[in-house]
Amino acid sequence: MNHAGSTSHETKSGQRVLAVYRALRRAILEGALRPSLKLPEDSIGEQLGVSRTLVREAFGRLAIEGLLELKPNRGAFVANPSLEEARDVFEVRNALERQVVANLAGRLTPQQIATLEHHVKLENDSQGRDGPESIRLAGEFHIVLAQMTGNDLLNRYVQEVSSRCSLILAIYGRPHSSECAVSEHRQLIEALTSGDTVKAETVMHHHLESVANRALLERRPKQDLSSLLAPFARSEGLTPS
Amino acid sequence: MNHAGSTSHETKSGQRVLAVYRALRRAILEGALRPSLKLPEDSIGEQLGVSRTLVREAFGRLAIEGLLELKPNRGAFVANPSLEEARDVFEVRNALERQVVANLAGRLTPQQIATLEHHVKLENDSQGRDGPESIRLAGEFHIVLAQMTGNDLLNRYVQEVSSRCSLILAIYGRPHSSECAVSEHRQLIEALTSGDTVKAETVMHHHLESVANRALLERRPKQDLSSLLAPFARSEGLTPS
DNA sequence: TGGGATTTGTTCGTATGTATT
DNA sequence: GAATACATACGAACAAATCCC
Repeated sequence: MNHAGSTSHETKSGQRVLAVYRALRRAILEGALRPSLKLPEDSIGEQLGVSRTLVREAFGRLAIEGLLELKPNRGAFVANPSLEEARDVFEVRNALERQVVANLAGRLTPQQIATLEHHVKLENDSQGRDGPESIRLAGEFHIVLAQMTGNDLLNRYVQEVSSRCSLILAIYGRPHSSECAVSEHRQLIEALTSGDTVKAETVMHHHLESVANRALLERRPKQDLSSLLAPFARSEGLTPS
Repeated sequence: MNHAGSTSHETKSGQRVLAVYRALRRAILEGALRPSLKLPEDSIGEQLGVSRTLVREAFGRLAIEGLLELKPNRGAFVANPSLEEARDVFEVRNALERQVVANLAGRLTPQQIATLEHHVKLENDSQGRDGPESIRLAGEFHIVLAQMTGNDLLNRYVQEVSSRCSLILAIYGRPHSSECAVSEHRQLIEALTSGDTVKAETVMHHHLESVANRALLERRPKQDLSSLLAPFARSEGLTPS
């Protein structure tokens, strides 16, 4: 009936936008689509086998999450957050996750504790081999925590800032910068289980601070030649992409 | 050229989605569109002189902000947050604004202090006459504070939760529930100016707590006749609007 | 500077899915 | 339970703006 048979199974209507959104999200967070890269609606839609309408809608969500930058009449570009924006994101993340632990301290069920400990074990196992798996798990830990609060809004915000942080780490972080994270996660579980709210908040704060420091201080930006060169190009009358 | 000349001045293209978004946002927050009211894309678009595409896009943003609920294949409805959701919102708001004051304490410029004091004066003046003006100003105070941090993400989140809180107050709050807010705002400015971070955080916490309490504890839901009557109407074979 | 090509912004028609009688 | 009616989801074509040569 139609020419683009790429959609398998004739999925239930209304889910395809989400599929596009998730595909792009993964592609960005895993670095397949590099920062500042332009994403034309047409080619993306063609690539994914959907029309521009859906691509545009997915773009909207990704822009709100800060993974894409939408310039009016110019198109969509993969976000390339500055160092200052990166610091802002970590500041907000800190505020949100502080609330998460305040909410959870002393209230974790045995089942939840088991879930968290299982997750940390997975982190530990994947630590040896580098690659995105380890980074993904380290980030997921925080998302699992947020989900356990049962506060949907808090959960959504944490998920958003986590996405942004992943992108930031992809830009500014070094390949395997999650080495000590596992032990810090263990400390956090212990503090939460003991019910000491203040200690849990402190541990979380230090943990996020160290993550931010590893990402933002130890390394200079990698692979942002474009933004580095932009001022020079402009002063020469050139127009950087 | 077209039949619906409602858009004045032939506004620059690309801004019309924002116009739709803002119009609906105001209409909801000012109570013109009551909670649980259904908003068909078609009639809204007709009313505003735009096509369903733009309406749909605006709906998406409003849904993300929690002002609209988008039920798949059912349509868009003005959000009608439950008491539990309301508490969740206030919890997140507390976490965010705590960060705002932590960011601002002792760092306000004289000009910023003047701006804040001017704002409080406006609040005080409008306090006598009831009406939405007073409520709007009280909410704006917090938004102004967030803007002063210079943290765009924090600013956006505070704006979002403020919107949600406005809706919650419209549902659960009593008409002029912002009476003591002015003095609390004055205390906050003083604490911020003195540079005592802990005290500023404490004041903000108490302030938000009292706002939440005034909204969520002292009153039962008002003006949700529609949802109250819905079961009865349905059992009588009627279709509530 | 100007014109053509490309891309976005928008509209509208059709198909599909859900609720109702 | 089937058919009707309605509303959304989607996609293709049109119009406008931008970019590039």
